[in-house]
Formats: sequence, C-alpha cells, structure tokens
Amino acid sequence: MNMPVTEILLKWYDIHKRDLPWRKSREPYYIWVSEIILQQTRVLQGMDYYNRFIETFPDIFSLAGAPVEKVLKVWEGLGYYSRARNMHETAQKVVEIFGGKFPHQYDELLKLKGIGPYTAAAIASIAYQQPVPLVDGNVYRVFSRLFGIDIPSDTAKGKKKMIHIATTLLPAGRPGDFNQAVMEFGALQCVPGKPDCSRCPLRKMCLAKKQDRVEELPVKDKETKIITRYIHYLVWISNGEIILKQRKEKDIWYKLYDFPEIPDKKGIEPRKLFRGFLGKHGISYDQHAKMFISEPVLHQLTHRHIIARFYHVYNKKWHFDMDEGNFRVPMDHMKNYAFPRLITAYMEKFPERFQSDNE
DNA sequence: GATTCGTGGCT
DNA sequence: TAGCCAAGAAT
Repeated sequence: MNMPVTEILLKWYDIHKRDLPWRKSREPYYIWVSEIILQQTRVLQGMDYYNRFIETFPDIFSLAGAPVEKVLKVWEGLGYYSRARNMHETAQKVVEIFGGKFPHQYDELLKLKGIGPYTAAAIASIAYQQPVPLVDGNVYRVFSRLFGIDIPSDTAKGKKKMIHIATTLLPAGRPGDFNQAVMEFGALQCVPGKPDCSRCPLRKMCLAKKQDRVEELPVKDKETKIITRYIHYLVWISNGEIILKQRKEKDIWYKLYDFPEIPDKKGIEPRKLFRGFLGKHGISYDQHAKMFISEPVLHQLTHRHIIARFYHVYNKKWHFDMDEGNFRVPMDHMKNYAFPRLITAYMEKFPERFQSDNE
C-alpha cells in the first residue's frame, strides 16, 4: 500500500498533534497572535506569552485601544519587539478599516504590518481554510530531506522551490491542518540534528534517509557575522528615584526602556570613561559620593555580542542637563516599564544595586 | 539581496 | 562549550 505523503502527514498529525491553546478555536485573532509570537520562537518559549497576551488583550479592540508601551510590557523578554509594535499598528488598522475583522485573502493579509508570506498563509489557511501553502523552517527541513533538496534555505531559489512542493502536496480539503501537520512533524519528528528515523512514517520514501544525508539537510549558506558592541549604562539613583530613557528608532530595542548611556570610546578604561563623563558635567569621581562600576556583562544575540557595564551613582543630585528622552521615576514604578532582557537579568542578579536607600 | 532585529534551549 | 537555530518580516 502506497499512501501519499499528504495523507501520511495528516494521519500522523491527527494522532500526534499537541494540545496547544491556540488550537482550541479558529478565531482569526487567536491564530494571528499565536503566529506572530511563534515567529523565530519555540512553542515552549511562546506559550506563557500567548496566554498572558490573550488574557491582557482578549480581542483586537482591546489591543488596538491600548498604548503601545503596554503591549511591549506584555512582550517584555520575548525579543524581536517589532512584532509587538507591528501587531499594535495592525490591530488599529484592522479595527479602523475592516471593523475588527481580518481579511480572508492572502494578498490582503500580506499588506498588514508584521504579516509576511508565512503568516499571511498561516492565517488564511488555518483560520479561513483557504488553500494557501506556507513554508517555514520546519517545512523546509521536512521537504528538503524527504525530496533530497540541497538548495540553501536562505535563498530565493530555495524558497520558491519549497513553495512549489508545498503547493503540489496541499490538500483542498484540509489546507490549514496540512500546513500545521508539516510544521508539527518538523518540530516533533523530523527535528534538526539527528532525528529518530526508525519511527518515522516517511522513512521508506525519504530520499535523504536513502542517501544517508539526513543530518546534512537542509543546507544554509550565509553565516551571520557577529559584531561586538559596547554599552555603558548610567544607573543614577537619587532620592528614591532612578533615571530612565526610552530607546529611539533605528536601533535595537526600539521603544523599550533602559538607562542613559555614556558614549563609548574605543579602548578606554571604564574608570577613565566614567571620570571623563562626570567631569564634563562638573562632577568629580570622588570618594564622598557612592559610585561604582560593574563588571562587564555579556549579552549574546544572534548577530551581536553586547558587552555592557553599569555605572552606578547613588544619592547625588541630578544636576546636569537631562538629555532628550531622559526622565525620572520612583524606583517602585520600574515594574511598569518594558526593559530588554539584558537589563532585567542584571537587576535580578544584583537587586541590592537597585535599592533607593543604598547610601 | 543583504542586514537587522532577541531570546533561550539544545547539542 | 560555543555554535546552531526556532511557526520570519522589514528595510
């Protein structure tokens, strides 16, 4: 008996699919939220965020009506914050233009901020049962192995080829289930590295398996070069208040909050940098005021190595000009602001450095 | 087409 | 352990 690939995957999915919160309904809003959260993010990592997001913003109207800062606070720690900013913008647009209903068509969905080819196809097929194929990392891995395709996944040629394959396999009856089936299969069975092919329902027809190339596929050609960046944070705590700053456009962590920065001067010693900065503002690096410089904190991103230091100053009057965007808040209001993980991790590690009575 | 944009788990 | 890379999109 020679069951086609599509049937095998659907059957496998019906048995093995995980019970995930966004699979309990086909409400487009839930599908949309889950798909955005899951971009470049593992299910386990996104689960709590999804539940909290839906709890905080039960429908598209509550999301559209919220300030973007509140959306970012819910997103805090999840990364790729443009996803949250774009969701907020798209929610407002969908409310204004479409009365709160997402369009059904792939092409219309694609016009919305934060919705690209993958997500448009996911919403159209899962929420609206439209026969639209999709390709994500899982789909690419599954089909590249199954059909022995070694075109690099990070090329237009590879993506085009994969969409073509997905199109030929897509069943008219259950497009949304099929798309999810391939992704689920990639996440649970045809995993990166060394999958357990002995219990794979496709092992007999898998070309990579036949050619013993399972671990080689899929192929990717570009290597991301990592750049090191230095950040010097000024943590100024005085009179129960701390100085914060909202991050600006065209840089990492846009619209999140952190601390004022001392501009980096390559190669200069931290102590010298601090002294120079304070001196420029008429403050001496002296024994009377309590100041100290943290050890370097390494924060690793996919494309950056950030080395941060925290320059602490306590109980000294803030008497140089507030740069644009700097503002003071009581220490116990900090919990209302969204910070990058680098900051929250540091604060969790050294809570004593963030106490207002630190004299 | 090449870069940028986070975080965390796994090997 | 240091890299790999995950339900990608925007610029």
